[in-house]
Amino acid sequence: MRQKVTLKSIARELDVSISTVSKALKDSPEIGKETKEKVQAFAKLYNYKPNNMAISLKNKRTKNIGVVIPDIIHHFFTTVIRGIESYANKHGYSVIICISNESYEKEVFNLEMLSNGSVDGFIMSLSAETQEKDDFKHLKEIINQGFPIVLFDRVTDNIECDKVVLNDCEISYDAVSYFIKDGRKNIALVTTESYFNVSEERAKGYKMALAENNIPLDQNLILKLHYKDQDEQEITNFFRSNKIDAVLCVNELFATICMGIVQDHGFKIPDDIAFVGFTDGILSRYSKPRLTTVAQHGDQMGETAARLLIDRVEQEAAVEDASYKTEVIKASILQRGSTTN
Amino acid sequence: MRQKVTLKSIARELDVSISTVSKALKDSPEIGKETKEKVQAFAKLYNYKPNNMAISLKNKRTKNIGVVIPDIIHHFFTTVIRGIESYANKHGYSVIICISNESYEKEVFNLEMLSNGSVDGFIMSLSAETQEKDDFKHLKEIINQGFPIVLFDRVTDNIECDKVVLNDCEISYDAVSYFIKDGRKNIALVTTESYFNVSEERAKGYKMALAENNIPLDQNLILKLHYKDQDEQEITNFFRSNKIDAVLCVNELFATICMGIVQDHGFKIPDDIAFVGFTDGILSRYSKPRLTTVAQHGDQMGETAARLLIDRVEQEAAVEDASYKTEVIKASILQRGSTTN
DNA sequence: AGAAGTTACGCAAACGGTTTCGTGTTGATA
DNA sequence: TATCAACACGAAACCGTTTGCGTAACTTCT
Repeated sequence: MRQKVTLKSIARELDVSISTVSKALKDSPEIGKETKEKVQAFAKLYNYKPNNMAISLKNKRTKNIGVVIPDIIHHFFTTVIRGIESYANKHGYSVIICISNESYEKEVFNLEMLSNGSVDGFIMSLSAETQEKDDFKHLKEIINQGFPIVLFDRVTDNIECDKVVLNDCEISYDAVSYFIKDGRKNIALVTTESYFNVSEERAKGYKMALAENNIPLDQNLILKLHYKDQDEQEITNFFRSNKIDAVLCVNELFATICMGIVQDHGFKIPDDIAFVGFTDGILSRYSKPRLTTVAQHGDQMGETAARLLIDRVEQEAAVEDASYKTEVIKASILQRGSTTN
Repeated sequence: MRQKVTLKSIARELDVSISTVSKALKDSPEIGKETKEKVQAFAKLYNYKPNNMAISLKNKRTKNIGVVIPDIIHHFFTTVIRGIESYANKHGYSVIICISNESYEKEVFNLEMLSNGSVDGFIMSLSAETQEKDDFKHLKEIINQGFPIVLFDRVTDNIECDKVVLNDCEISYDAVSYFIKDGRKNIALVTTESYFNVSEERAKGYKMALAENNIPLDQNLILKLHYKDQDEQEITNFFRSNKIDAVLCVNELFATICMGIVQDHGFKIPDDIAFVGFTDGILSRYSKPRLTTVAQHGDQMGETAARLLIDRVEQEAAVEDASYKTEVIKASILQRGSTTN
């Protein structure tokens, strides 16, 4: 690493004190016009940039925010990251992204790693394993250490902090109601294990819509797939042994897979079976037919999460205001070819 | 932020000096057994973690590596990130990811932001705009400041540094040769603007295979699409006005779109037209039919890039060894339904 | 018992900044 | 001419760690 230019080196060259240089660069009124110009010109010439670590150390603020997400494969999370980055950068913060890979261990490791002074706070979405184990001591530990946390999407009631969620229940209700208005009666739900809070919310909306329309809930019409390894045979059996004319899927991947399978069995979409998925990702946009899907507005969710976190960080215990907020992002349904419009 | 436990606070509580605490925690032989145990127990009890910023400042090494990539939507980049993260974490490094969003400005901004002492080096893939402008002063600037850089995938000959690339030319040659062996003669190439080095390499392989089999190159069979906004009408016209029985696409998105369009026009895949794409992402895996594609082994590419960078960082100018390496990752073709196997 | 060697620890500088406070120099005011 | 702001700048403490070196107390040897 080449010799970096520091306040000290500038001071030496210009034969002034370090504090003078520091103040001159900040345009402090304490410093005379000539000196200021001299210093600023020199700094510019040699491309001086203050050392972040030194500033962080001094201020006890890193201007970094840590983002820990389960995966980066799902389009939804990538859009959230964009939103976070956008808001954070605009406000002078950098984003450090860590991927828990749906693993509890890795999530703990990531938190440990970042909580040594690398970040001012965290934005997180829980890993599958964490939700399954229902174990949040690592989060509590971090909060205890005084770090603000914002949870988004995959959240839990067991942790008190700011949260950003989708109106999952409501939008599922809307989707299913829409199926019903379209004259469909045998509406299936393809979801994940129930420890995912979002899946549970979506299931709730599904059930509400059925109940409200006096359609009895048929457990046979609910298919639970593993979040990582989907068993195609199981899916095939599901559609073979049930009479189904509409399907709500909790993500676009499940929807895409199911659409492929039912089409292979000669069903027409949306005439025989209609599909609605979640996440407006590339799968939805380029599947055959295009998938009607719930846009989760990840960008907006990310921006909201970043705003909540940065607000929390900046008020720096001004008011140890324990009134945590939960902001709800309103999803919208994008009509495409997999439903009759 | 709650009062953090520091060396100083431990020293105060235990009535020893700061240096004693520091040494005790490092198991230094300078410190007596009892004192060591006392300090270590206390530190453990209060969950002491050394402040990263202070260490970075002291050591002039951050143990962070900066990753600047054009996008996070493309599956390929997400796998590379995984590879980088995996290798880096294993070697005690954290990864800071920034997204240039294919923008030159943002790329410059990201480099600026991270080069203030936040990272020890960079792993990058060039943004589309940067490649289009063919302007690399920001990279040169960073290198001048003494930062090691590793470029991957989207690289340039104008910058001297370590690089990791795919054998794009070769694998394209293989793919096209395969088409030819399969009896196909009218082989199209669907690619991007030519300022993408990877597209150029792939085009080169395409042309080589044709030449070697005495198939005249027909410029009409080469379709250039914009990397962000694809004009479906243009694609439709392309396939309508040319007799085509095989298509090599430089990414999976183009392939998926094209497959959708030709199928809408009644062509059977792979019987009438065969497709090979690049990137083994979800689109390839769940398109109809499944797309035969070039697996770029992003994980491996990421690991390689991380290894090159960390090696470079750790030898810390030991030898100002200017012999930059370019490592080539061998792609492989995954046979799926879009080609006759 | 005095010299020499160990042992166990503390002091202080350094990393690169920020910021408070003190001070020498000016010019204006009484 | 003595007094006093205003101005322009420097000294030094501090953020949390690391580390070379100094040294008091205790052992050991002769």
